[in-house]
Amino acid sequence: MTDDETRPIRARMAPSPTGPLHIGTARTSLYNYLFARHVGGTYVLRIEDTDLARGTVENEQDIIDNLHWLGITWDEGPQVAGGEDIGPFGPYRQSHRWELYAAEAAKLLEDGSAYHCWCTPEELDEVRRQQERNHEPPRYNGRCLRLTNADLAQFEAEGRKPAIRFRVPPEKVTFDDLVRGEVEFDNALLGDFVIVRAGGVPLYHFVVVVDDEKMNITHVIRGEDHLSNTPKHIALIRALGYREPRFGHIPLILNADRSKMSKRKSQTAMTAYREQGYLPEAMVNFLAFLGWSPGTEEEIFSLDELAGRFELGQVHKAGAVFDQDRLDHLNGVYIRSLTDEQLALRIRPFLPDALDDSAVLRVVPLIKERLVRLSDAPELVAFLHEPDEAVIAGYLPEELNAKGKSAAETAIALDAAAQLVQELDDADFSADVLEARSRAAAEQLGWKPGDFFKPIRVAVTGRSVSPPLFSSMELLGRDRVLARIGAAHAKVAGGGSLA
RNA sequence: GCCCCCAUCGUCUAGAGGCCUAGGACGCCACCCUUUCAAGGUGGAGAUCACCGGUUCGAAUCCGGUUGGGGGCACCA
Repeated sequence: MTDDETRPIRARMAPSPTGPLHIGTARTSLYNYLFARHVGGTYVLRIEDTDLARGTVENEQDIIDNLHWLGITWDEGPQVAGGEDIGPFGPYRQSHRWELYAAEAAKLLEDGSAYHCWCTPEELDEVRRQQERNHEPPRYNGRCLRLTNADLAQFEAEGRKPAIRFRVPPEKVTFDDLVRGEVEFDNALLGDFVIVRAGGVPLYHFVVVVDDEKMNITHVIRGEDHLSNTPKHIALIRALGYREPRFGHIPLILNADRSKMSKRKSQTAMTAYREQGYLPEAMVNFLAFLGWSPGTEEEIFSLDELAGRFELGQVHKAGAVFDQDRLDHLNGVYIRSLTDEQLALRIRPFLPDALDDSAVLRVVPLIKERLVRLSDAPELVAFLHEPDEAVIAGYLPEELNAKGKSAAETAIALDAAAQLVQELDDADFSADVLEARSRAAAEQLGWKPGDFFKPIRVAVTGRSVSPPLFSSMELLGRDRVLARIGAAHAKVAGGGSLA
């Protein structure tokens, strides 16, 4: 009945495909993964798809893809949605294990640990409402425990199908939680709960217990929201004569208002973060520190380093707010740690085809330290591939003016800029030369360099905030720079021509 | 309502009786660097360690209570 400590360690993650991979599920999966890898145990993926109404294969695909994206791998389980299972304890999808659950439920029925319940959802609702009115705890009233043969005959005549309800032994249950220590519950306060629906579909509390036993799971690490479900599971484990695994309940990830992180108040789908250009390394690092720390002041860790350091004993008990500012910061750190070649590869999918691979590689150094997310890249490089007309149409004439400068003065500056560009042949058209000439021109004009660069920046990139100006000009090429400066001049001078 | 869990700067956290006049990071504010924005550098504000009692020569650290927050009580997972 109790866990024999000599069993080889096996941990698992058990996502439900009722939605795409949730941040919280990802973090729980990560902790399980880190735990299993740290102790050299086996890591299992089991798909909890008993909710036929809400589960989809698309979600299963999303979960598997995003787990892989994070770099999390498992030793047993489906590697691809709908694909072959790997491992000796399969199938690893609950929807493929129904005979097993039926057999286990039959055992419970046989020895009286469970019984048929003929109550309809409407009847149960009514009872619950009644209990609420009387300020009683909302739990099953045990009606079907005391059925007469006549009742039974009538239900059958009505064509009702029974659910199977587990008879919870009214006893105190204690367990030693891996993160919280000794926890005690009184199961006398629990109502008997349904383990198999009318119609034969088994429910979560039951299948999770059956599968953890049959898959030889020794360590159940899950969110704190399951803490008060654990005594139910232990009661089931005992009734079925199973071995009791160790339980560890990790703190919840919270919305800004400290409630359990939800779709309603936060972005919870991992895919969304991925699409916004968060790096999996940053996400993993960030998630790991939501409820755990190595006990030092170090904070940048790869997945492998995390696995080397991770201890369940260092996991916190209190929930942690998901702080996107911190994620953003970490993402920037990871982006900047990439080589230009690596970053070019990662950014490629975020950029339009109009930019070829070599152009991407050339802009990367200009935007690297300006990126928070990869999806920031298109805006930063837009000046490169946007048609000149679009760039020119993108700003108002007065945006060209440096602070305190009039349109007339701006026209003069633009004029000087056009001239200096014209004087350069293609071979000389480099950032260094451009900068030297521009500074000289500014001095000649008696302008501060920054003031002189402002109209050029807007003219050339269409924006007052851009990557470094002269490198941008070099990338753009002499002709396009000239065209854009000319157009800007026309705009500010109301159609007047360049000198 | 009942049961359970939790409680260090706004946020993530260090801290496992004296090293703490509580450290780091994010964010915020200044300044420096600087062609914009970033990045980087330096500095700053920010926590009577929820509160109240106890134990102790000594408590953020141990104990009790209070308050506050969260989670769970489905024929969802």
